[in-house]
Amino acid sequence: MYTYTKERKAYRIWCVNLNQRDIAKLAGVSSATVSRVINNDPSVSAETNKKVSEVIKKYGYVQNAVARNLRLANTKTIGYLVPDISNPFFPAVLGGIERICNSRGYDIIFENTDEDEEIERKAISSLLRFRVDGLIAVFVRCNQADLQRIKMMGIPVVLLDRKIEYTEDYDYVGIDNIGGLYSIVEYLYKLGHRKISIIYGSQDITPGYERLNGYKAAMKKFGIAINEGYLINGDFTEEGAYKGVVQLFSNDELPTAIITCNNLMTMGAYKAIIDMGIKIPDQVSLIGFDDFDFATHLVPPITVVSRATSEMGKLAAEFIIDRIDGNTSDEPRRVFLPTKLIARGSCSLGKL
Amino acid sequence: MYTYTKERKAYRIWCVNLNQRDIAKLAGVSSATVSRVINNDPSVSAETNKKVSEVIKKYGYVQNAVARNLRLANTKTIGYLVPDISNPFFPAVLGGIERICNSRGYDIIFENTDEDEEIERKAISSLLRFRVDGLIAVFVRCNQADLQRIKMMGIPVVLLDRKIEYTEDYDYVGIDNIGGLYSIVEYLYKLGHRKISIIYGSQDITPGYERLNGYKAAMKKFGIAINEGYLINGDFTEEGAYKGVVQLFSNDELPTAIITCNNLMTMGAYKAIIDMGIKIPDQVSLIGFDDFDFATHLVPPITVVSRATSEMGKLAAEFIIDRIDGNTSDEPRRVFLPTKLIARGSCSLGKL
DNA sequence: CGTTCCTTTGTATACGTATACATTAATTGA
DNA sequence: TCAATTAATGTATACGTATACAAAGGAACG
Repeated sequence: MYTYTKERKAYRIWCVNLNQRDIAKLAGVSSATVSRVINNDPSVSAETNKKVSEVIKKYGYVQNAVARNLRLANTKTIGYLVPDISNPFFPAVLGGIERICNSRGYDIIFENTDEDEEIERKAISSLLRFRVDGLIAVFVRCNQADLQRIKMMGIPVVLLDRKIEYTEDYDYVGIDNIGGLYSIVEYLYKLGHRKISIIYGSQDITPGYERLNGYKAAMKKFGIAINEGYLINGDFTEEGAYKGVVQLFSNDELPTAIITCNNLMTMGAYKAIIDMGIKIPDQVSLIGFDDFDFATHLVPPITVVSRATSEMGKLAAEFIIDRIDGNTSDEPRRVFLPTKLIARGSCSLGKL
Repeated sequence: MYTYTKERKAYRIWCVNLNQRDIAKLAGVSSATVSRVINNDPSVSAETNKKVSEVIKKYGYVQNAVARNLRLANTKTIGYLVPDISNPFFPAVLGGIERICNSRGYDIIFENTDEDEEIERKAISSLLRFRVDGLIAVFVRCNQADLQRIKMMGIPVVLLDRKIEYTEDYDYVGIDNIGGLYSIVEYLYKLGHRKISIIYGSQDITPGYERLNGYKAAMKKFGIAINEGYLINGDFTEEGAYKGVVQLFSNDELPTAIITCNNLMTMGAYKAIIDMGIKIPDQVSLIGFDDFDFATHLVPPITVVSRATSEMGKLAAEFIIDRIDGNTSDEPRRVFLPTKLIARGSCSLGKL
């Protein structure tokens, strides 16, 4: 594999790629001058600049970012680590991240962990080896060892959506889950609902935990006793919610309203309700956390609490780039974006 | 910015990161030995291996992939270039790509072009500078200059979904659009429909072009004259399809069936039909290209032609990695996955 | 005309890695 | 017993870049 050539020594040839030395030779200048031209160094004379630029263009020279990154000790990349690409929330956030990164000259290295701790560790290792300049992460369960290592390497982290231990030490972009659930319960309460069920998600992650707790707190605030039978674990999945709703309706005491804690579960609950032949909103009201594309097209359109996903991505990207540039005080920046209740047609007056 | 220290010279310090030389010193061996341990070179003795491994672990050494990539002239990355991350098709494909890449040790650099040629050119440049080992691309309009440059650099390309000029020179993963439309028209024909309208997408890209042409070819095959008034440009968007359907129904001669050419347009058409108070499938039949989550739970459930999105990603990733490894003949591999008609409830017998 | 300063370009080098080649110690074989 | 072979490790170097420092030439100024 190690082959010497007369002019250039190569392990595996980068095909026909020219480097700055080649361009220098072709243009009759030194490689330093070529580098200066490429980096718009003002000390280069107009004449030289033109000469070199023409050679670069003529021969289609493409800068080698690998070497550049090694020399500069940065990579102009940020890592985006998500637990589940099939959840539309994450591509939506990616859209926002991408927009900011693109305008600031950063590229994105994408990692999906499939909610698996082992894969997550590998993904983090990979990102560290790559020397990403920053990391936007939705951790499954990032252990302290990994976190410590990231910190030691001086790589800034912005936590997204899910909180983890010591979240307060890091920049964070999330939403006001408690407030979101409060607005849902308030909305249902004012419509007259008292028998309010919630299909909640995994309690291991903060969105799951906070939303259920937000529900409980709001119920308490409005003086409604919590019926344990109305609390159903839907595991943040469509199937989980489907089964949960079927189970819910096998009980004697039926709820008049159902809250679902993410868009996948809203779909699952909707399907279950329709499949059981129950009418929304006449027989039961449905309200979901997270808006989704088809919510407006279902019959009836589904009332939801929405959050600004793309905005979350933009903020996270801005936070991380500010941190990379050192444009921030040491104090972690923590943002909790407000949610917004969008009333459509899936909630009706509850019987008092 | 250029600061010399006694032991190490650094431009900008990689924080506290140790390198192989540091580990070598700590373990009392040479840096070559450290490198050998890291790369599992069998020539290292068990004793040395253990000694070095312990130091690596103790000090949390993280390999620098930037330097490694420079030395090895590869990066173990592939670029994924898409025109519109907000279209659920692309994250769905990404899921498949990610799975294969993950198992084969490749990371993904993601680029979104927003259907903009200028952004696309920049994204391609960025990927080339990064020396991605391969590229999976859905080009907006990749010009020959860029394509030529990619080829010159020896970077293999797998085209996805959209074809471009000289597609036949590249590996390609797509679907059988012509066959998909044929099966739709055949299905409607056998139900007795003759007045068949199509809401088609952008003719600048092959999925738009081929689907419309597939419709025309199938219509001809079944001996149905094409009514120009039934051909509506819906621009592959929900709004476009909505307006298109409204326009369609402002004509005198109404169709008995409508074909939509992607899932967004299916939703738009559905909504328009519902909003106009027209009954599906009694007054008009609706059949869409591309399945989508809620197709089964609309009223009525929508009949569609589906394609295996995740499978497309897996195939593309396998193709590109095979190409990188040189495990393929020079002959381009071109796959057209079949589509599958899923009959639900949105098409009824047409009046003959 | 000599000194100083500025502009422009060149020379040399380090970033961290992997490995060819050199070297040493250990083992084998006749 | 000593040369030949093998095993294990060390030394030196190139990958392509950016830039500190050196150098050279010219302009400005007294």
